[in-house]
Amino acid sequence: MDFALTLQQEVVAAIKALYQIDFEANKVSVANTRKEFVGDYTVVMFPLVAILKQSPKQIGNAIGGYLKENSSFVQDFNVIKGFLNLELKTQLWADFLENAYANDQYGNHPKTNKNVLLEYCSPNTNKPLHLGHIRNILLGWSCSKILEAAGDHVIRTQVINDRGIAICKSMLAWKKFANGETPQTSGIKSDHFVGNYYVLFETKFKEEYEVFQNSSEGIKVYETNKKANQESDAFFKDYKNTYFNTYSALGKEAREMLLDWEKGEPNTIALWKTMNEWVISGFNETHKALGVDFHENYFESETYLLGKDLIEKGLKEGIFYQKEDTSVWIDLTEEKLDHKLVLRSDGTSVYMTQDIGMAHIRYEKYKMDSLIYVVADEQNYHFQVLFEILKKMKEPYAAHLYHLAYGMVELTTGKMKSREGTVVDADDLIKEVIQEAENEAAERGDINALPVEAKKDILTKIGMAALKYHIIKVNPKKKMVFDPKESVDLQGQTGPYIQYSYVRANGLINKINQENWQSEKLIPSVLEPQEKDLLIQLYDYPNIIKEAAADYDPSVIANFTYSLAKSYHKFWHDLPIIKAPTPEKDFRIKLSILVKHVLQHSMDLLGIPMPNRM
RNA sequence: GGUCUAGUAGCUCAGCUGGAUAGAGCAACAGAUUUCUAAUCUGUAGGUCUCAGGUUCGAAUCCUGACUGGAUCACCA
Repeated sequence: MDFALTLQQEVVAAIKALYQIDFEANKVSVANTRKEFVGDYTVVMFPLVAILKQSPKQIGNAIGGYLKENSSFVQDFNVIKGFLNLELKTQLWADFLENAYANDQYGNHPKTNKNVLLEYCSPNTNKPLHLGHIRNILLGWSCSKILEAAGDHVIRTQVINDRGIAICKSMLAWKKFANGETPQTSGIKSDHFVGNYYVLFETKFKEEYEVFQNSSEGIKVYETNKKANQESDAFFKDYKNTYFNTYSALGKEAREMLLDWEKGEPNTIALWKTMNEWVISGFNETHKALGVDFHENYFESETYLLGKDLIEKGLKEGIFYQKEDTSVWIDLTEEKLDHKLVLRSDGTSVYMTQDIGMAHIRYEKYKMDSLIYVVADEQNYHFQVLFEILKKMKEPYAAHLYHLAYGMVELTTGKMKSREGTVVDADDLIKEVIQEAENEAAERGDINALPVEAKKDILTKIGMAALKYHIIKVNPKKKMVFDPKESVDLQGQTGPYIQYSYVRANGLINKINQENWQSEKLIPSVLEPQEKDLLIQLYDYPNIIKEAAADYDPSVIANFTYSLAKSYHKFWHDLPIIKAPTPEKDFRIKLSILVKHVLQHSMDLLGIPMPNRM
């Protein structure tokens, strides 16, 4: 039973009885009543005015009066302007609470038998994870949890981009300059260790490039290739890639290393394996700190040749076409996209080819009904093209592809640019928020007496809640501005604020358990607005999950949870619970039990664990 | 230039499948604790919802156009 839907039908029945008119149910707008008015649900009268030729107030009073008399749902009503506010019978809310508070599955939907494969966090193995990855990881994880709560079966996967020129740069710098140093000997977290050599490569390359710019050869290149009136600095900025691929000695060595890797040269492969293991074990530590995992990792080194056979097949079927130079393309101009290359003229594959192949092998293994990619919105075009191609190839899951495109993370000082050293490192950030939680807790002193381990557990939960909530509360589609100072805030609309409301409920429940509280099933004669506010939100929760799942949008949950926590804080402040008289006490304890469950459940969907005290 | 996307309080964000007086948090100011933990609660102040048209009983929300910002448009990944 759904209150809003039932009311919708009852309004239709009332119109029929009062005016002998059939009115379509879906044209009756039923919404939660706004807080400043009395009532639970509100029906808008305006659409009826033209049809019934009466004032909204008259219609509202007529329908409200009819429902009060005839509906088993409606206790009372009021009409303000064109709005009919309906109050449900207290018994209905009491029944809802009675069922829900004892249901430890409240919020979880029945299984759908739908298999969803979700890909998130696709790092390169040449440097550690940063803030952008954190947004990706939190979104991917949370989405998977939300879909599970909505009843789907979710397979979480990651693609690790472990080959290519970038990792060769790290490898080369290590080989030339490390003198055998390792993460173990240096005591540096292993992914940072590899990242440092990537930076070192860039530094050495920059030095080399500067020498070139001042050499006679460099000056000659500038004079011959510059655009009109182009300054030397501007020219060489643009020329950097070309320099890397032509004159640069380091560039040449790195490219040779890539060729060696492709040939399978044993020493290169051995070094590549070692450095990738370092990076990946570092990633795993960060994933653990963030509380996320994957069912399967795909390594680009094992998948980058995939898809060629599918292109050949599609070529025969006429999905693709071949140019004179033997390169293979697809024409997507009818889909307003363009022509897109899928195989180079030398027969090698591109990124798109690989993605086509990977989607295919995933289907062979998992038979997923739906495939979701959590990737930044800079790749929107790529995924549009990929999805069109998969549709044309008639892949079975092609109708249920989704690119969860999230906006880039910017800093208050501007964009993050690895080259300019303005990237916020994931591990540093995690350390920082936990430290901030510790500072704050030390000042308060509430948990000072706890054993070290228990304290550490709580502080980690608080710090991570601050960081995660700050990121996940923003609508994924929008780019976000990240202010480190705000991310460690523990007051206001934050993760710790929500945790604290949970801790309050938890403390209360511990206390009544010690008193051996037993449910009395008595119903208060009147529900306070603070109680109603909680009930309406709690009642809504399963729908909120459906909505978040349908939109792939964790921020829906984040906003809901904050609102619930806020209402509980107010409830706590305004009304006695344990000290209330019997029917109220009983009711408010059950309310607290359900609030506690829903807070915990919804925060779990965001990947945020709750502390028992703080 | 083509395509996509965003613009709401000083700042960070909700609200966008059209409904009541556009909401939170932060920052500022003023208050509340003999009480189930004040990481809380209450109040004050802060708005041309970028602009101009249109549709509608009703527009922050839908449509059109402009302005501003972002992304993308490689035989890169």
